[in-house]
Amino acid sequence: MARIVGIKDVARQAGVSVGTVSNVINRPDLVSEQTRERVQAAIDLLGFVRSESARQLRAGRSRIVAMLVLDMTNPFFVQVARGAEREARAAGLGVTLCNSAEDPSEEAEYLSLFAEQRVRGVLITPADPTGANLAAFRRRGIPFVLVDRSAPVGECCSVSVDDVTGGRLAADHLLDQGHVAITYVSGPMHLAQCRDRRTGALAALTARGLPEDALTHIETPRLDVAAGRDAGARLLGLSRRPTAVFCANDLLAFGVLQALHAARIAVPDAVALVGYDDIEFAAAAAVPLTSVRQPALELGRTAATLLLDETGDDGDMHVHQRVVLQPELVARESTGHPSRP
Amino acid sequence: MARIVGIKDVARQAGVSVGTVSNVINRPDLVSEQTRERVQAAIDLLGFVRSESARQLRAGRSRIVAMLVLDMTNPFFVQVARGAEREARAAGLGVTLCNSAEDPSEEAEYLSLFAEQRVRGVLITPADPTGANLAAFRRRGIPFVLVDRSAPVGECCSVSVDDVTGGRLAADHLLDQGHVAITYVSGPMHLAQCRDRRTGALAALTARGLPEDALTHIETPRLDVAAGRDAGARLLGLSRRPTAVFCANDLLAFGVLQALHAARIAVPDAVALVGYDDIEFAAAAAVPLTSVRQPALELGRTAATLLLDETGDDGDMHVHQRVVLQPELVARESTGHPSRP
DNA sequence: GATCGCGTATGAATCGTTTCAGATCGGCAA
DNA sequence: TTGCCGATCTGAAACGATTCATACGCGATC
Repeated sequence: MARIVGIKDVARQAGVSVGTVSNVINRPDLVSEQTRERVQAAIDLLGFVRSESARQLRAGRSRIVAMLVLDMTNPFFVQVARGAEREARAAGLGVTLCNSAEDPSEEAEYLSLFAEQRVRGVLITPADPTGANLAAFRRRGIPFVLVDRSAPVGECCSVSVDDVTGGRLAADHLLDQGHVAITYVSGPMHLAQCRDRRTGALAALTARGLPEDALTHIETPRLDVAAGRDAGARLLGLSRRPTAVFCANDLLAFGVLQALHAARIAVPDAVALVGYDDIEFAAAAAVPLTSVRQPALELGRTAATLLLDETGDDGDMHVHQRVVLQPELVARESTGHPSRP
Repeated sequence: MARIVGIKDVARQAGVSVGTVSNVINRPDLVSEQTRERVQAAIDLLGFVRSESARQLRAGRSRIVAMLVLDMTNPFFVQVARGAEREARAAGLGVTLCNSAEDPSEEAEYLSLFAEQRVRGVLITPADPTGANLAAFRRRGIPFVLVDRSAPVGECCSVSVDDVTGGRLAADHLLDQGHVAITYVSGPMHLAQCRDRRTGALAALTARGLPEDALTHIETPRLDVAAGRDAGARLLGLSRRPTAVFCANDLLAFGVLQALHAARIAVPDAVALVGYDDIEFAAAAAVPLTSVRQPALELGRTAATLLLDETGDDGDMHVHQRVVLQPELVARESTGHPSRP
């Protein structure tokens, strides 16, 4: 007996041709009601499930968009992915979420996987500092949208949040509390996010006539909690311990917070702390964390919309766009503010 | 000009047959070195990328396993997924992570999607209380493994953590602190996790001669932070406010913690709190959270291993297994213990 | 009565691989 | 010389759906 039932089996069972079965499935209005019912009965009886790979082969492209993020364990990216998924699924497309883990070679591997799958498009937060991965991918002819990163106009679409402004918001907030020096704990500086946030912080300092070296800098190899703990330890070892710390994301801030806590250093009394992303857990942190909120859902939603426009039926009309969203500071106890959950 | 290059174009360019090109790609040892180089050159020149859907069509099944979890925004499940992915990728398979969001109809939709994709297998934490979704899926003949849920022996593989023990650990810990009554904040009771953890807690109480009604119960519709906040508000409205609270997961506990904090109720002095899962953020919570740790990575890893065994070349030798891992209590400040990050 | 149009149904061609039975060829043994 | 072998390569037949030109009835129209 035939292990898996195909459209042919259904056709035989219903006493019609394969073309008719296909029509019942895809354009039921072309088929008489009587036939439609008979075919449907055969489908149910045999438990027929159409083969997606056969459809794709015929169609030449798949109905999924791929999303490649820097860190799947960071709730911020999960939120971005949710926004994108919601939008894509509304348009009848699926989304697969993949994790480059900030590793350019993982990124390259995933990108060639996407090419083999003939995905409809890619949403990507690039991990490769050289841009070589994306340059190679561009030749594949698959549209992609840069997420949380801005692109040179005309090359491709991008949606980002204004990281310079975000950095400035964070620093301004700390300076408003009377601090005159800030330590910036960043992830790898080849990530544009980390660079831009520093630029913004620096601008805030110099705008108030403070010297550039009022901003000290600790760079970590990764943007996660463990790296934050290490950075916290390094902070404690500095000859002049900072009174204000700005972290490039909330995960780092959590790590720093844990290190400070372990050393019995009070936050915010001895050290004020600002994070970035305002993930859901920021409000529940050991000391509720002041953070720069990014509109994560909207980031994902917008990215998906741009991709859909480019890959849609009237995609030839598409013009690459560069969308920049604005961040917002949420003050909480880690900088001496009354808590706001 | 041909938009996308196929194996035929490569064959023409290299002056060989399509079969040879295929051999160069899949069984290079069957091809002379000279030919291999010529074909490789043609591949590089034309930028050929093989079509995954065509391969799949021919092979009859795909090389990906699907994972369907209750809540993608819960770091616990992300961790489980990472464990599974690591294992699957080592075996040359891809993993797609999908989110049923505890919604049975979403679950059903994803399952039929998986059937259409002819995925190699499915790792699932079921959301459907009736089991109808899985029963229907079983007919598709695609192997699946239950994750974080145990199955009747022989029906399918399952990997779970002993939730009864987990519930007992949590309750025992609270009772050890001198509490004589506990409130259990659970998600939907149709989830086995929530039921079993309650059973364990109850067992701990009765083992000490406490009456069954020493365990009060608040049920929430979802296992997330927002539901936890609501539960916290309900806690505060109780005529006799509990002194010990056990939450079915850390997200709920965070929500409860926020509600208590907003009402200026001290944890652990006025209320002791235990969570479940021990996600990374538990240690960084407003008050570092005592929690029942589940071996999340191993859960995912083991589930993937079982699936690989069932779908592997010698899959006919496969015997369904029921693996049960053991949880572990991690005491922190939310129950009056010195912090352990 | 021939023609046209419309609603339906047909089935062959097609998508891009993989696979496999067979062709080719040089060399080696009988 | 003939037959056989192994190494290498070929080309056609799947895989399972979609699509499209075509055919078939059948009533309406001229």
